[in-house]
Amino acid sequence: MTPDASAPPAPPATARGQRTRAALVQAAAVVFERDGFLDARIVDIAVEADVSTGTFYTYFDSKEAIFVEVVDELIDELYQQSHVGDMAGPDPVARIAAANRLYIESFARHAALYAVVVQVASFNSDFRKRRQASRLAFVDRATRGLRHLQETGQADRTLDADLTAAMLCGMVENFAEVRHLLGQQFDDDNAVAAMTDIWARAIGLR
Amino acid sequence: MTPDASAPPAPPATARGQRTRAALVQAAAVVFERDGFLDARIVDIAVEADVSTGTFYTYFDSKEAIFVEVVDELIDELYQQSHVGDMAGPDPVARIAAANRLYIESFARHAALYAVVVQVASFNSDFRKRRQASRLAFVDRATRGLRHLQETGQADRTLDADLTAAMLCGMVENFAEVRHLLGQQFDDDNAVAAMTDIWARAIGLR
Amino acid sequence: MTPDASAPPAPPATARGQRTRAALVQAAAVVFERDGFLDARIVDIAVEADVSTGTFYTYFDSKEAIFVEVVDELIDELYQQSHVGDMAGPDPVARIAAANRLYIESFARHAALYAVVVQVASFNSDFRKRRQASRLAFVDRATRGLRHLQETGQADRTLDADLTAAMLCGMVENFAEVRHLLGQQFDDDNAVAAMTDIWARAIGLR
Amino acid sequence: MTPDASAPPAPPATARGQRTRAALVQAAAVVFERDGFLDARIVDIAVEADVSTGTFYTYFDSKEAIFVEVVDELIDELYQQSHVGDMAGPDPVARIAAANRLYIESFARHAALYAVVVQVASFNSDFRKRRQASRLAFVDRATRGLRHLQETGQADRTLDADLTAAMLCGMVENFAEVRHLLGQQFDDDNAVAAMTDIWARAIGLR
DNA sequence: GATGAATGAGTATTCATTCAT
DNA sequence: AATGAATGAATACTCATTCAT
Repeated sequence: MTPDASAPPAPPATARGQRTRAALVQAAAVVFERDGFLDARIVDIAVEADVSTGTFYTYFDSKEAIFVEVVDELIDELYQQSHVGDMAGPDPVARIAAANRLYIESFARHAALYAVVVQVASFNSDFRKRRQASRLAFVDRATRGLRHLQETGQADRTLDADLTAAMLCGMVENFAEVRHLLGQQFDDDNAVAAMTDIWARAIGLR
Repeated sequence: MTPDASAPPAPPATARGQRTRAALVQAAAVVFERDGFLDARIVDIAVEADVSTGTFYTYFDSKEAIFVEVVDELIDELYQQSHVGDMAGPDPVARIAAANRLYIESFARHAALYAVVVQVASFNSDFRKRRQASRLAFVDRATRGLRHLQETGQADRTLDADLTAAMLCGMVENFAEVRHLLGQQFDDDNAVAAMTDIWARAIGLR
Repeated sequence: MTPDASAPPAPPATARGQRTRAALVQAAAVVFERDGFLDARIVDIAVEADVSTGTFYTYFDSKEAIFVEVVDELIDELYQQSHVGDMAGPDPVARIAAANRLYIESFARHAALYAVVVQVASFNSDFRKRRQASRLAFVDRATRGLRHLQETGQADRTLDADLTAAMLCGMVENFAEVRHLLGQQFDDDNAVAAMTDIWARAIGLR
Repeated sequence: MTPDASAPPAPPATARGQRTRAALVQAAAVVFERDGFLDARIVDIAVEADVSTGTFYTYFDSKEAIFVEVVDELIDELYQQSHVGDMAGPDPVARIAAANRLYIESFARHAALYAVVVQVASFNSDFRKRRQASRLAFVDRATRGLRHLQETGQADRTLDADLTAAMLCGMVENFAEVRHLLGQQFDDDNAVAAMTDIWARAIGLR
């Protein structure tokens, strides 16, 4: 009946508690984005949320614990924002181009925070797994798209859809990282055109 | 006339000093690979090199300073080891496949240390630049290869060689990182085949 | 809007904090007096105040920062204690003698700590300025006294009051330092008589 | 027959050794004057003398040991340079003025190094004694001068020559220190005039 | 005598976390 | 729930001194 000594803090029971917790997550995003994970201090997050440091531990066990929530929100947004809907029309090349553009634009918006995810993944295996899981969601979506084109005879049926999607997604992901995390200058329109062209040729479109 | 107050330590004047310095660099590689950058302590490096901590500072100003040397050796090896020589024959597809295989094999051998480079690049802009410079060397080599194929009529002359090479290199690099840093399981033979196929189609080989 | 990154710690918000801070200043005076500035360690001050070393940094940025407070208290006391009030009567010579005696007695009481001020002033220009400012307060007081005697026709009106006061104060200060910091033996009664005699003759009393 | 384990190094037997030793003392003066005692490092002195650090210990046991020599040279120079010779003529006031002027000018020339003496005296009792001994030499000279004036009926015979000389010398010394170590601005001509006037009045000249 | 590499003791400082109020 | 004061472990770096060559 006694709870685990190391159990995470219970979710807030009151509306006031919920507000404080949300303020902390929001503040953490600001601080992590500004300072990175290593330089972010608990007290900075507390100050940004306008609460005392003690209050932080009412809701989170550690810096990692609050970072999980920040990252989950980020990953979710990235995934949602890069979804190609019906607006893009039926043309496969146009849809691929739109997907690439959306991904890169979304990545650009969240680059500062994504850099922190990369940082934490570099020394914390939990976040490495989390990052990998997030990647797979993109690859799965691309795989489904590719299979659909294969089934409808638009893409080369001899291709290994899993591997091909993984490779092409990796190309796009790598571009986004080099562009926005390493800071290499590119003309984004040309870049999207080039990666889309490669993608289309690779899957034998038409 | 007075040298910089913060000038790096002078290179060793004696053979004994040169041996000690080399032992430190060697030891640092072992410790960084084992513990990562953040968890590596100066004293660990000194112990591994069988010298006192004070001796470390006879040759290096900081952990970053010795890491530079470790990284430069690593980057150089990666570049050299992934060079496709004459042994690969004249067939472009075979040469591309060989290049990809060599790169991935070399990456695999140095993955643990390369992970540390990624880690440090995530919070240190000097190493970010260094990492980016190393990437560009690969892309340049690929660009030269592609231009050659274009000039000899084997590859599509309408392609932007710079952008295309950047994208395809990014694909390979991303694969290597996902495979060896994030730990996703792949069958390497199939993977090399898939990325080579994409590469060949993308540049319109034949 | 963000405060200085290197802003000094905020003053304590609670009574408990105020008690702790005051205990640290008190402990610092003891330790500085006992060990001098250079040999005083933060941990000694913390132990003397019965708190952990971390707590020291809750209230002060450095050994210098807490020394400022110790010195300011000391300087204030020295100045207050050497003030000649109405008790000394109206006779100028008696008043000068009283002032000199009070100064030297007060200096004697605080000699150990004053020695530390001299020490710190010898390598820290901030404290050098602070020491000099404290001196000027004494000289100013003496200058006002001398001017008053000049205006009432008791002292030679042709004297440069500023310079003369500076010189005579310097004589007294030097005596106190030689006596209590360098340790030369003097009969204090004779010494006070001698310096008072010089002072009186110098300003042409009567 | 075996020498004391802690005996100071023997004086150099060869001319080469004498040159090296002298170069070290000369270099030490430069470094102490530039950096102060605390910030002066043995290696700095060795570099300035153009020898290796090991060589330093061929001639001196410690930083203090070499500082002794630097200080002794300094004190000697100060004393010699402030000697009033026959050039000053027979007039007592003129001779006192000349002595004060010479002292202050000499002090000004050596102020930077003298500041280091004060610094070291603040934490090392050996140098405190040395400093005090140097002071006494000046006071003795002044005492002899005063006694001579008393014996020739030029100065008040009722004065305690020792005490009076100590006080007046202290006044001059204090002025020099405030002027050149604490950095207070003075017009030196007026200052010398003022202190000479005080001196003359104090001993009842004429 | 000279060299310069090697030594290693010694301490300020940070900050995640706890806990009394 | 909130506060904010208190804790204390953990580590980089300096430099006087030694000593093998």
